[in-house]
Amino acid sequence: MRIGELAAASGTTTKTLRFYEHAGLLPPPKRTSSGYRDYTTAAVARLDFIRRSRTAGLTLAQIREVLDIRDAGREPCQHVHDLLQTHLHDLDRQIADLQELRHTVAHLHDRAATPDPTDCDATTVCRYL
Amino acid sequence: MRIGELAAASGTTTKTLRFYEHAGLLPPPKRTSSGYRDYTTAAVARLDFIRRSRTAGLTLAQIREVLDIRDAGREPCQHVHDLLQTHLHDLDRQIADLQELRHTVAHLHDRAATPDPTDCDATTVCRYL
DNA sequence: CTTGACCTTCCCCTGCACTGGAACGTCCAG
DNA sequence: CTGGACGTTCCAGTGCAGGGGAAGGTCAAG
Repeated sequence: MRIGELAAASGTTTKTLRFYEHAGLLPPPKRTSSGYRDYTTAAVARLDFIRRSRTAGLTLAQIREVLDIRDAGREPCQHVHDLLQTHLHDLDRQIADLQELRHTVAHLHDRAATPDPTDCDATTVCRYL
Repeated sequence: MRIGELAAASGTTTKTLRFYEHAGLLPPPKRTSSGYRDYTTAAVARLDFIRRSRTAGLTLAQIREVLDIRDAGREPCQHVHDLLQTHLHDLDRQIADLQELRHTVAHLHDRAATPDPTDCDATTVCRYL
């Protein structure tokens, strides 16, 4: 299977596939006599895993950790569990930060609901921020 | 006032000040005979506005818009109000997206609570993702 | 035999907001 | 007069996940 076929089968691009190979997420495939990459169907499953992981918001570095464990012949399940737990905490913190920011911005927005430009002096630029 | 003093007075760095000047956020100040930047106290107020705007999560491009309006001699208050409204909607969308992602990840995490590695085959890498 | 689709490697570019460092000039205290 | 703290310009890199495009090789169809 050539790189274009794999890209179509996995819903990505040839650029991304070469990038993943360079980033250590995809093992370098065999080459045809003319130098073309020649993938097995295992690559489709691997790319599906990568896609699922990306959907879950994992970074390529985190995904590579999991793949490295699997490629070393071990079961990555426990590591995946830990990773998801950390990720969950990260998400909670991000959400809390954004909600706090939203609160601040909503307050500023209310204050600026009936702006009185004469109240804003040029040195302060705008008092509603 | 030299660049180091302004940096100290505004709680930032000389690197950032030169970067802001280059980015069009700070007007190029006068220079001393030896070529040193020589700021007035107005720069402190302007940097305070930039700091407040950054705290509200605005990008430098958005802040520059506001500054450009003020520098053109107009009152930026209405534009600030519109900007805050757009920003509020962006934040709502970001929060909603993150909450949806959190749901997905929480579900995956629960599924992986009692991982059974024998259930994971190598081609799938890990079924808990 | 040639056209066009596909493949190869290579390096640079994107957005965001800076940060690091090199190579050099200036200023003040001791 | 020398050392150190400050200033100057300019170039490059950071993290993230690729994308753009050049210059060339390969392959099947017409």
